[in-house]
Amino acid sequence: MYQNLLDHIAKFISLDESETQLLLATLEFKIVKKKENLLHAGQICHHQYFIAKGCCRNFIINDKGNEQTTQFGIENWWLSDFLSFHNGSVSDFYIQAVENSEIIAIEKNNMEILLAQVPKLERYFRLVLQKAFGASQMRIRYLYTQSAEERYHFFNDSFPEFTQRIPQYMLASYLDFSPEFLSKIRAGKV
Amino acid sequence: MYQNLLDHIAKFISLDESETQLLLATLEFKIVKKKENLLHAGQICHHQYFIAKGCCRNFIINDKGNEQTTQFGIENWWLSDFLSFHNGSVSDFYIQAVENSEIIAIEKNNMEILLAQVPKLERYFRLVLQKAFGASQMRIRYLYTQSAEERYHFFNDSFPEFTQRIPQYMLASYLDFSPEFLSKIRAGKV
DNA sequence: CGAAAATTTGACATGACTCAACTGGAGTGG
DNA sequence: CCACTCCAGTTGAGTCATGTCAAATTTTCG
Repeated sequence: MYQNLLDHIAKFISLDESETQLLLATLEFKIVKKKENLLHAGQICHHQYFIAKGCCRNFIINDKGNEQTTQFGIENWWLSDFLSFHNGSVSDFYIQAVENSEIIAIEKNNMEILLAQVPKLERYFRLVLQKAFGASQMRIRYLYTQSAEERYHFFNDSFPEFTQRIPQYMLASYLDFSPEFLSKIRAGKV
Repeated sequence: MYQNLLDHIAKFISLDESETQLLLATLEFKIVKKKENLLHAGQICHHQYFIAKGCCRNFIINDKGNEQTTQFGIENWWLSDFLSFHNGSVSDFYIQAVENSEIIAIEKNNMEILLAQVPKLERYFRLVLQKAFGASQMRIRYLYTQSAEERYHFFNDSFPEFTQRIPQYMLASYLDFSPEFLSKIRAGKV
């Protein structure tokens, strides 16, 4: 149940038996169905979510009432609204299952207690965030320098299997253009 | 010289005298002149840079040969190419002083040694990254939902003093539109 | 003071959006 | 298991936000 996470942690630090037990006692396992929300806009985000299996996304509802996907997560990624989590502010984000998924959640207060007991885990989370923030810098870089069509082809070439897993309208909003436009790119009509 | 950073760290964790000494022995102090680079595209980013005084930015050179600012940092912010730093890949970014600045740099290998000696600092860096990543999520969110004009007014209202400190062409590229367009927004001609 | 850099302005061009209509496929209930 | 619905995807026409380019003007700084 928690093995994927333990494996992921083991890539960065090693925990002994008692540390692992403390960790496991803190985690919550959750099965979520496709379209089910882990976080709803208007709530405070109290958790970080590790995707053990499946696929989830962050999105907001924009002024026109459309869903705007800002982030995808698949196996071995952490998703959260880190600003809301960090300072307890109300979130504008939804976190939603794109597929039926298995989630490992950690609650903020429990996480703090755990980190006090097992300080090594600070390192794990630091390294995970360092990598995620680096990826976010690249993401912004590509949003800035590529045209809509280039972004599609780049994404498609980089994650060919993933493109198959998600509906086009989610991908279009993630790549920051309209679903109609994605349809035209695919048809070669642009 | 290092006081700003010590104050910043003290907001998150407390260090005793010997820990502080180990930290100070690891840091490098740097004065950089306006336009001087801390990192040059094509290099590997071996440092994280804390801005003690002044203002710096990350930028890349795009296909058309124009500078594209992807991030600003002022007092009490850390700048780096975190992906290059994390996995030793070659960076596409420049990190450059926008004003004459005072920088505290920490080198990756030395940082690892320090973190082994003073594990508490893992927590400091984790919290800094958590906040930075949260800010990055908001940034992406606004890039997605606001028009060019809205982005300008929002930025201006959020950081009125800061707008005065930086040239318009840098702000335009940061907000992802052309300098001419920024000029027209300011003139009310749009 | 002079040269180089930054900003402004206007004319024109275009990438991507909107809207509306149509098509196709997946899920559901009778 | 068929028929119906509904949601996702497609297509085309028209529009608009923002870009490009070039020239004029202002500011900065050595």
